[in-house]
Amino acid sequence: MNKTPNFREIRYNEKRDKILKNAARLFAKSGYENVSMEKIAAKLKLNKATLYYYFKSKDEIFFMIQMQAIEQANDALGKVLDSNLGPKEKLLEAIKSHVRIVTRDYITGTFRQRELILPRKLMIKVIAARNRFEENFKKIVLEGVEQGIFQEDNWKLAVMSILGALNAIPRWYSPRGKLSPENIGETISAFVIKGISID
Amino acid sequence: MNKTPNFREIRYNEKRDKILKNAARLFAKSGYENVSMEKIAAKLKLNKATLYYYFKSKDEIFFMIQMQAIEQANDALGKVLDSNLGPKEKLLEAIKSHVRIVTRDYITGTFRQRELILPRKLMIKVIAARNRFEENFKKIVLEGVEQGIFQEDNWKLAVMSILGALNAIPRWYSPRGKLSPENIGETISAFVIKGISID
Amino acid sequence: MNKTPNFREIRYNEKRDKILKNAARLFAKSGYENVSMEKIAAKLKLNKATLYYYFKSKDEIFFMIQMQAIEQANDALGKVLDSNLGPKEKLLEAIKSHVRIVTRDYITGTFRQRELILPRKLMIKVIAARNRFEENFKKIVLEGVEQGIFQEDNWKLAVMSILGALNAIPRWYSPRGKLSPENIGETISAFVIKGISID
Amino acid sequence: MNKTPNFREIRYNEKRDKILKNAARLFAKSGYENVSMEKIAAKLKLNKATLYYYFKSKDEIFFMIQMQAIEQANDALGKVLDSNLGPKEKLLEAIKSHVRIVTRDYITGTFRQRELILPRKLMIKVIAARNRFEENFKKIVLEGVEQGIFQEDNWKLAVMSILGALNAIPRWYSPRGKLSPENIGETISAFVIKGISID
DNA sequence: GATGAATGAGGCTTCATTCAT
DNA sequence: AATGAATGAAGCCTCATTCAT
Repeated sequence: MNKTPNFREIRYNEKRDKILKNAARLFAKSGYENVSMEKIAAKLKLNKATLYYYFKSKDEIFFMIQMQAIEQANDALGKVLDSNLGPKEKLLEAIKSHVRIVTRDYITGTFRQRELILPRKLMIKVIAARNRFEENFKKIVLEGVEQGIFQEDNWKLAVMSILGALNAIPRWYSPRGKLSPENIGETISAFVIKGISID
Repeated sequence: MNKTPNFREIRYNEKRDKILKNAARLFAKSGYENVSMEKIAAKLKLNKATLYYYFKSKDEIFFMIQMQAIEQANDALGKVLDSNLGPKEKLLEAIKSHVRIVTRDYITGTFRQRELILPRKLMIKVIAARNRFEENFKKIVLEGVEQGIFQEDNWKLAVMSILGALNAIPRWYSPRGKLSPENIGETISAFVIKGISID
Repeated sequence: MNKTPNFREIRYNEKRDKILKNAARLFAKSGYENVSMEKIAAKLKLNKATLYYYFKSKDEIFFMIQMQAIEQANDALGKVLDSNLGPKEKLLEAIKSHVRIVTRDYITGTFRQRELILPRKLMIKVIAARNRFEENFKKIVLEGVEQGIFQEDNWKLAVMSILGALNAIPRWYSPRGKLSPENIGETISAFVIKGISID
Repeated sequence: MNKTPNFREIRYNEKRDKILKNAARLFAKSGYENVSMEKIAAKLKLNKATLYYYFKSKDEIFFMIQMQAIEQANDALGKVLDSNLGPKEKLLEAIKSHVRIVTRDYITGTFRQRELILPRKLMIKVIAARNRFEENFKKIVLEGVEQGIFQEDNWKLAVMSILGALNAIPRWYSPRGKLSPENIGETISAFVIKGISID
């Protein structure tokens, strides 16, 4: 019934998001293990203990960050998948939208295999979400394969390579560089599509 | 006559290598911060303190691993670069040899940006070595560009993407999978070369 | 209204002082290097880690102890210096007050050259404070020299010897001995003043 | 019978002495606990383990250093005590010879209460030797007291103060300073004798 | 809602010492 | 006579987490 969240809840959720975003930035810069709860709290001018009012544990914070990022990627991918575009256009859009996500500072560095650290239960969820993402990405390429547009041989390996290239972007990308995320996405798409197309 | 000192030195170096290889495997599996000196020692059935007879610190162990891996890659790349092959063949060989290195279990996981952890002095060396590697890789592609074989536009971005794809291999590669490092290298080469060639 | 935060601060400072006093006693008895954080914590029935809530490091604890002791001595000396007494009376008072400080159990053993251990930055501060103390002590004697009451020759060496004798007191002093700090101070003063006076 | 030590023994003893002297210098500079066996060995270009060929333990090294220093002081004092000099001259000589010992670099820092560290058995010996020294020193002053030359009141406290002053010399003495050990001894003697004499 | 205080666990490192050679 | 290799013990410190207020 009570669908409109009350003031308290809104405030609470806003604060949670704020914590997540800041923690994400720190994790991205220094790595999960090198960011203490103390540091996160300091960045937010909060007391360390306060973080535990909003999150059960450091793990949970990390988990949330991972999930948010993957889900954003998934959502974007879902829209592309549901569109009427042809395989090449879909792939272009998928790559562009993923580059956009991956170059956001508070997400940078998230798409690595760091979920290892998490307690099994959470880890499974992260992996599941990431697999969903990869499956969707594969679907796009598969459509192209089935329509005789993309090469059939080892197309899965192609997908893994594409994702590898995209997830590596944060390692060299700089928001102050010459290339915008838009440019990057388009350029990589061009290479990729040429690389896997028939002809 | 004087065989003993030599013998000693050999033994010493063998042990050092053994420690490095084992530590590398552990780091690859769990991440630097999640592998304690205790664990490394346990794996080698050594006392924790013994590790400090062979290495000054945990940092130094990590540094050595990084450097060894990068230098191996550099050596392999150097040979390709010096060969008489044409650009496409060189790129093929470069990719194949890098895949070979990157799929070795005790190197797995090394080509990430984990050097952040290191004390500045060591970090600089690692970064320098990695830059040397990337420069050499770029040279190969540049030759192709200059000979009108590879596309000129954004060829550096292409190189970064190739390296991203290659360094991501350890994340999904399994020695028990269908694809051998050889296969993987050849397949990726094919995509890549098609993707960046003119025509 | 706002009494609580003040209360908290008081509590905090009291605890800090309590830790310092206890640590000082231990250091005095066994020497800095032979007192572990564990031992300090045990004496206070605290967890080792709690010490780090109040102090950044063992160094800092030692530094604080040193500084407190020297500053107390400096304060006492300052009052003497500012008084209207003649040189002999000033010297008497200076010695008496320093003996009083030096015979306190929780200060015992502090006026040695143990600041060597400290990180340079802290060491400099301790040395500066101690120099200030010595300079003030010298001023007292110098006044006497200038008024033709104390001998001029090597008066600085005389001061170093006096301080040497005073700072050595903790090595043989026992609160259960026949001599009170008061007695000791007066007696040493008598010797000293006779020793350095003209006539 | 075999009183002339053979070559082996001579060599052995020379090396022992060399180790002691070097260790003493290091201890004097940095304090017992801050000098590792490693460091001592390094200074002598020996292997750490070799030290254990010459000494049972680090404790023993320290013990020997302490004993040597105290015994040297005792020997010098003994000669003064046995001489035909009057009390004032004896005290002068005693002080001068002690200053000479105390300003030797490899002894510096030895006459502090650092014997605390030693195992009880060794500690007792050091304390006994030092007590012997102090007793002899007291005898000199006592002679003066009995002959009506030095003040009777609290003469023991006077002795402790003198020793305090003398043992503190290493804390401020520099071989490159203006005052030679000879000067220092004479000057302090003058103050002291004036201070404790009757008249 | 928020936080000061406290703690158990664990990590890196140093060190005196031993022992086989 | 000397040393390379190894180790147990201990030390300093950090951290995620808890809990009373």
